Amino acid sequence: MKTKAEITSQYILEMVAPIFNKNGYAATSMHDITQAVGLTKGAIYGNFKNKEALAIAAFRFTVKNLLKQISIHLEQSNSPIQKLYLIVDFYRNYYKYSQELGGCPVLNIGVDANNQNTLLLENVRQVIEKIQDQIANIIEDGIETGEISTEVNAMLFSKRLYTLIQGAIFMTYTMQDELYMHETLDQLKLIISNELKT
Amino acid sequence: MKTKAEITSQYILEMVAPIFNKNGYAATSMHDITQAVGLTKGAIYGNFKNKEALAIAAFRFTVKNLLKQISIHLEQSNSPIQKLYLIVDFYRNYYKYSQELGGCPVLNIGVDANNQNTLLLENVRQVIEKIQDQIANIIEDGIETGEISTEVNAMLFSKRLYTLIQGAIFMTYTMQDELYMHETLDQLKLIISNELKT
DNA sequence: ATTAAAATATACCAATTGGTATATTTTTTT
DNA sequence: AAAAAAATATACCAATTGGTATATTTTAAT
Repeated sequence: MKTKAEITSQYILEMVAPIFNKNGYAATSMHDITQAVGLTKGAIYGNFKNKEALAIAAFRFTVKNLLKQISIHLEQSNSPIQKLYLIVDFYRNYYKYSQELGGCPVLNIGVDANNQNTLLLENVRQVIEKIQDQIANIIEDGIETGEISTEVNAMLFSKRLYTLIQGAIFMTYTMQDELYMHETLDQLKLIISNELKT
Repeated sequence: MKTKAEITSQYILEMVAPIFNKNGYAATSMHDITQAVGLTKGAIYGNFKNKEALAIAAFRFTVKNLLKQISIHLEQSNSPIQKLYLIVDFYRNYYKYSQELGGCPVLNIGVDANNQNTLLLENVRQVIEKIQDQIANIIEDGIETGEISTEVNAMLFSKRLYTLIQGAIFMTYTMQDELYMHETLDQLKLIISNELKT
């Protein structure tokens, strides 16, 4: 059974994560947080050591859910190539989806934490590496099953793919125009079908 | 002849711009600024209305210099296609160059200002549109001179190109790994030679 | 050189910052 | 139900925040 503190901690993260994600670390005050959560500082500091620990926990919370969503989405197929298309498909709705999170956590916290918060930045890096590893694993599966050419460098392709998507996310959010995302994903589909086939 | 205030304003922007760019708006205090500039609040507020106006002026200052550098770099050729290659070439050294600016101003301020500072965000958008227009103009010149296929949608290609580059910048900075930039630029060269030729 | 004007420094302000010690309330265990 | 433990609220802290009124200094015009 979950303890009271666990439930409260979870609830705090739910309320706080989008705020940190939207405003950034420095622009989010502990007062903003108590207001959004509806609890006092006593409750917040009882559950989290300090602002930094809270921000890190909030980032991890958001990412955990995001990765879960992607994971569920990829269950629709067992074919590695199809899984890559499903990733592209997932990001079709990402602008809308990520707005509920307060924007893309990887982009927002990545830029925000750079030069500002080493621990937070380290967490962002780990997430990026994890995602890239997962995509690379899918590609390697495809190479093993013969679906994907042995000529393909899995990790390099994965990094290219993720770089493309992050560029699209930045442009889509900054210009508030989904064209950037859609065009990027259209290109990505072409790249997958042109460069991976055996 | 330049007035004292103009010289001082210029000097303040030189010292302040990298700080805002590195730390973001909220994480930069007026105290940070007076320290970096070596002047007191009286001097700062005598030359700039408030923190926001200073941040905007600093962003514009950085971007003005950046665009100038790109413009100079593109003078190396008159051929539109070659100019596109020169843009790619410019971004080969961008990681190093932009570190002196405190990072990429478009990326950093773009993400920082989103949901935080409407005026600052509007300035970022204008810069992005200006750059995209300039690239699109180069492509259209190429179409007119017959160097580039009439099938090419200049604006769309320009947006694709800039989206690719911004993605590379984000990944390069966040992962502190220039591989992302280099790989992206290599791809970009292929795209230019494959998709634009008549 | 004197004066007017412009630029900068100083000293201050109320409000907000992250954080804490302690009191109170709520849960859990017995 | 009573006692112990855990969780939350309250009231406070020193430090910092952006900004300003005014005094002083520096620059430019006469």
